[in-house]
Amino acid sequence: MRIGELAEKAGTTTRALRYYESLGLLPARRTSNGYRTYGDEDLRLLRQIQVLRDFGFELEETRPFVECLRAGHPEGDSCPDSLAVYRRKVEELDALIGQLQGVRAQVGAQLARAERARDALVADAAVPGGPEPRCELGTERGSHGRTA
Amino acid sequence: MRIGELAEKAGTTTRALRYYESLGLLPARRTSNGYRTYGDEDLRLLRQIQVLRDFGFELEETRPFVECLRAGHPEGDSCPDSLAVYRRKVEELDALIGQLQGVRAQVGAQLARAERARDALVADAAVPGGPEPRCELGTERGSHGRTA
DNA sequence: ACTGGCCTTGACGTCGGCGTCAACGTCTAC
DNA sequence: GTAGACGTTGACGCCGACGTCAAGGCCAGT
Repeated sequence: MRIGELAEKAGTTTRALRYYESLGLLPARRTSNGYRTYGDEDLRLLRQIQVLRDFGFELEETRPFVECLRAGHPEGDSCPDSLAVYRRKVEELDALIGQLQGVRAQVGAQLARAERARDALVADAAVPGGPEPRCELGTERGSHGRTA
Repeated sequence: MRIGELAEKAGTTTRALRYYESLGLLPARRTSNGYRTYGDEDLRLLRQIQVLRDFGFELEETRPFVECLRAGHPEGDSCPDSLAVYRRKVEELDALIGQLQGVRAQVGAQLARAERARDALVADAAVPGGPEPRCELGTERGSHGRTA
């Protein structure tokens, strides 16, 4: 299988595959004319990379998994290094989620506050004498009732 | 106030301030010798930028807030454009948090599965005859007890 | 006069993960 | 033999928010 075919099977581009090879992540054998050649095994490695990248792993973080597979283990996460990456990632995710939830709460609060302030101003504008005038200190005569 | 002083007061760098100016986000007046000059008002604008950036806003997203302040409004979020950014950001955050929680669950599940698989293998290794050997089919004589 | 500390503009470097040429080689089909 | 579809390496571009020089101007203190 050549690079174009592998890329198509995996739903990626030849550029990505060449990039992975430049990182030593997915090395390829070569035919006599210099073309890269891949086997089904390489497709497995590539899929492992893609799954983790879809999770948001950096390419370097997928390396232990790929090397684990290349070492002949049944799964990419059958090795201690892979498990360590999993654990680190879970911690990172928990920290990040917590942080984002904090930000979310703060932004939500700011939004609510700003909207209340705006509504107060709008209400003021609707009642030209100010918001809910309590008592009339002006001239005795004139409108004694509130506006509607 | 010159650029170094403003940077120090706000806990940032002159480089960042010049960058903001290049974006038109925080323009500065100039003295006769070409030095940038800032007032307390600029410090307010800068603090507004920093608060939002700490929230993870991109610089461009802080622009409505800064322009709102420069327009004389009491708060950076006293303008409709700012509120729109808030709302968009809340949506983004909710979506992102949800996505990360999904990833977190999947990675956590993979980790748990991989650890179970590993423990099973370790258990197998500890019991050379296989995991919990049901019946001895080997030679009749010899060690009849388990290892320790 | 000279040192040292501030300021100026300009321009390149960083990080990750590729996209997008350019210029060229290889193989198949007609 | 020639077009067209593949392949190759090399190199620059992109995104955002600056960091980090480099080369020089301005100003205060001694």
